[in-house]
Amino acid sequence: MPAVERDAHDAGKQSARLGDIAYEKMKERLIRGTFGPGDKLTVRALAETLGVSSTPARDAINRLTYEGALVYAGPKTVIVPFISPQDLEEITLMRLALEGLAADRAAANATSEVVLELEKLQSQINDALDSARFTDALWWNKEFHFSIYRLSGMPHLLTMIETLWLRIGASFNDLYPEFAEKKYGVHNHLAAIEGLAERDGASVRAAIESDIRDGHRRLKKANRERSAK
Amino acid sequence: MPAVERDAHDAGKQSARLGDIAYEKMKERLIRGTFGPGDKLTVRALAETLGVSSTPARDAINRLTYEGALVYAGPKTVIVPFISPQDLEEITLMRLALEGLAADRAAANATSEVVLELEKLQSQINDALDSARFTDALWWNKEFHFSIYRLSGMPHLLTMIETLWLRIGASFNDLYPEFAEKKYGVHNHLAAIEGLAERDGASVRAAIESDIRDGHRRLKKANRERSAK
DNA sequence: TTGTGTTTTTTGTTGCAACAAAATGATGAC
DNA sequence: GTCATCATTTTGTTGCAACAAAAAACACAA
Repeated sequence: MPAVERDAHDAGKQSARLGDIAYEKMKERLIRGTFGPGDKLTVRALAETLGVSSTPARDAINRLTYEGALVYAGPKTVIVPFISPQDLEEITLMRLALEGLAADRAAANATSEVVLELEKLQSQINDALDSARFTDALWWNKEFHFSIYRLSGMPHLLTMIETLWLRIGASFNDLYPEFAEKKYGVHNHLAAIEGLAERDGASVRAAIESDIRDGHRRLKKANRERSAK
Repeated sequence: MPAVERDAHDAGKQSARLGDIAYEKMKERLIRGTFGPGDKLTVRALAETLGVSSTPARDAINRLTYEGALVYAGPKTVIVPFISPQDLEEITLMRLALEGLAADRAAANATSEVVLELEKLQSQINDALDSARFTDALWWNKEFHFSIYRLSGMPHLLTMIETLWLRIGASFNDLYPEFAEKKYGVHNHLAAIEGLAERDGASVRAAIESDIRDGHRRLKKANRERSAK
């Protein structure tokens, strides 16, 4: 008789495992921009920082490495990755495919409550940009996107999209001051909200794809300017 | 019996880590259908099977769990997953998006050598089906698909597609005897080869998408029939 | 300054024992 | 038989020491 299938990582359950906690904390820091490309990570340092032994610290670093959020710079050296133009190109294409799908499928499950929540998130993005709190703007931007993707009701898809964000997250953060321009993305976000209100999958997809493309264009530009220095 | 071949992205890597070796072996077995849905995995059992200590065995099981190739059936119980209709639906949509992209981008890098290799792989699929060696047919089918996707030159994409195959792999294998029908997929595969020969990305994409959709349809049907018993 | 060979330190991995918690098996009441 | 309760066994996780290998620091020559 088959056992009842439970899903530990999906159910939003608080895992008591130290390794998972370490992983979540590191993920948060990577997204928040605590680290920059090239920063070196060691299991003993992380273990001490978190006050745990080396096993859970090692678990966290290994997992992040498997997911591409960290990379090997040598047999015994893991660092926050530098994103090459090719990497950025590839990941952008994958984001278009996956986030486009999520956006499309989100429309069917849109409610007026979600629309209100998204409008609130958008105003928080605007506020953050107005006061030059770029890290906050990036954070709310992420919340905005994932609030939409969550509507799709596709958990596998959601985790895959998240690992893509994690791969470029640190570089993104690193570039943001140059990357940010007032009103960036506002138009696309408003279009996405409108599409959701009308339950029009195709137009939500178009808005998100446009947002990703715009972001990619600016990121490439910022990267070029930085390299020139 | 088909030879064991490593994928392109880790072909050159001589990873001496026992945990990686354990992971690769388990991956191989899952794809090969050594396990069926519901089979329970334990670190001590795996450790003994492989003749290593619990640490690398645990590493392998944890990694497979993070990737979705194994799932928790309880706080201390990991099993080979049963794929629900919803899971299958979701993963199929993701496969269409990702493998469609890979197929599209493969066309630009197609060579006559690759076309020949694919024709050879297709004849091996046919041979295996003719002699009812379903596991082999499945194996060559995988080689066929990934030979195309490798052409895209997108390593991130390749590993993501692989994890998707791994998630449904065991169920796929489990159903295969009922799933297999002679000439299944031949038409789509030939269309893909033709598209590659003509460097026509759109038609390669269409062929692969059609193949995925056909497979999904048959898999759903087989699953229904089995549940009915 | 730059390169090169050498020494010292740091690092990830592995195996293993201890522990708490979960899974399993046994028992008994209804 | 069915279900609940208890005892036993099995399980994953954690911390830690040992080890080989890699990285960093150093010394010295050109």
